[in-house]
Amino acid sequence: MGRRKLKIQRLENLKARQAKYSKRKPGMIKKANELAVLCDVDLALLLFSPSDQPTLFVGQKKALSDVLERLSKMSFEEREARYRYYQ
Amino acid sequence: MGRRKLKIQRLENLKARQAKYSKRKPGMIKKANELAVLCDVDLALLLFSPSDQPTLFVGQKKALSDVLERLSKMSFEEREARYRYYQ
DNA sequence: AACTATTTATAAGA
DNA sequence: TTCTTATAAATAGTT
Repeated sequence: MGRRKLKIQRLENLKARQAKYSKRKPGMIKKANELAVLCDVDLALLLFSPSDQPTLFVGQKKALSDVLERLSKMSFEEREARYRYYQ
Repeated sequence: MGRRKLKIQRLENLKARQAKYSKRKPGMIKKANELAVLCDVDLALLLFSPSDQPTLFVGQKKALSDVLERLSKMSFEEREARYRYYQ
């Protein structure tokens, strides 16, 4: 969307990456919140900015610790077995 | 977006929640991938479906274990101190 | 941070 | 779940 179609590939300029991140991050978090609310699901979104500033968004249903512990308490083998991976 | 404006509130009907989840999940993952590629950032998206089926998407830059361990190895106090929370 | 032309996501329906 | 199409929403390029 936007004035032109954008190719989805790494922006080579650091400032361009930072600008793009600043534009898209709020949209991403908004989408995550909408999905969590509409579908009443657990969800966690962890982002590291181009300058490595972390942002964590967690859906409303559970406390932060519930979702994260669900993840962190699984062994690597359990995650391999239970999750579907994209990319 | 869509034929009408949708209120962002919990869909009371389970099948409606499942259908909505099925429609929005691919869009969510696509957005996450685009952000990861364009901005060359680490990112993890963990979703639990209305029937609790987990899905994990992790950006390209790091191995899965890198991102997850960065998260899971932090103590609660460290996370409190380092992250900004939304909602 | 704000402006819009345009692309993209998706609501409703089949 | 998958397809279609009208429409709402996100955002690219620019200032």
